[in-house]
Amino acid sequence: MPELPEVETVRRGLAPILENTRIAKACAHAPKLRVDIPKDFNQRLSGALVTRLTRRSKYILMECEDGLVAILHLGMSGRITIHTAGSEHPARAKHDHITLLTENGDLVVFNDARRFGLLVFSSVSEIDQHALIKDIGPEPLGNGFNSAHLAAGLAKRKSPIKTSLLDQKLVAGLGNIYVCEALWRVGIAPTRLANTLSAEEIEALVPIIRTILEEAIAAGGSTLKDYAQVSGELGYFQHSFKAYGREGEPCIAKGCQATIERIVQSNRSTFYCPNCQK
DNA sequence: CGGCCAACCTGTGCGC
DNA sequence: TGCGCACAGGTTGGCC
Repeated sequence: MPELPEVETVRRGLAPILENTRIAKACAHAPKLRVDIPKDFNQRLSGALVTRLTRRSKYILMECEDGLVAILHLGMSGRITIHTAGSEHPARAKHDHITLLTENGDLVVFNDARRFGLLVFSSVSEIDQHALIKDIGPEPLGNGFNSAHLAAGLAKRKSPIKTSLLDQKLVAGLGNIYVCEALWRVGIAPTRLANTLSAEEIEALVPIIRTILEEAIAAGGSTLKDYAQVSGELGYFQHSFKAYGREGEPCIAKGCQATIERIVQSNRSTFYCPNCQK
């Protein structure tokens, strides 16, 4: 789930709870996720004033007044749940690894069954040079992501376009689902080698990637409106994908009679329409 | 360096 | 009901 739109949805859900708010008590309950949680996690965040929540690619950055930045990644199975002040705060559940209790009495819980997520510290001044951040490509919704950048990046790649778009150095934030969706919508076969795409195809791909991500963020936003009334769980909203997960089902493109197929590329499933995507 | 694979973990769903 | 296997939205270290 957590590709750029889901991470952005989580960030937007957390922002009103955490920004300009002091953390009363921070607790890390697991020694490590993908990497070690800082030993001084509880000490450094308990009492800290959160000034901003931002996002870079699939990382959520929690900035504190003293310049500390907590870098959070949800991995494959990471979830954030908010239990607002006044609601019952449940006992810690299996795989609840990190909890933040705010001065207002809101409780933020990070749960990650597979522990592919991570939380590490950096600082405002060093964040851009942090090993996890520095090589990431442009944000797909920003000006740095354009057909010139994409064309230059694809020209030197001999791997399939599907695999190339998953490379975070080329463009930030795309994952398996939205790459499949973008290639379906633009009509490009996932197996095409990156350096064989025409200028026109690249030109078409850029706005399609943007649109798909923006639509997904909007869909997440629409579920955010009532998250507090429902479950408090952020980031796992219902989606109707056009290609992803639809193996054996009919392609829904107008006039297309073909069936969505699944192949494996670089050990990841790819879903595509063999008729629409050339 | 580019490209590919295995590995990191646990949970779920399916066929038998 | 239980067992074994395939597979899951991400990233990276190691190997050609």
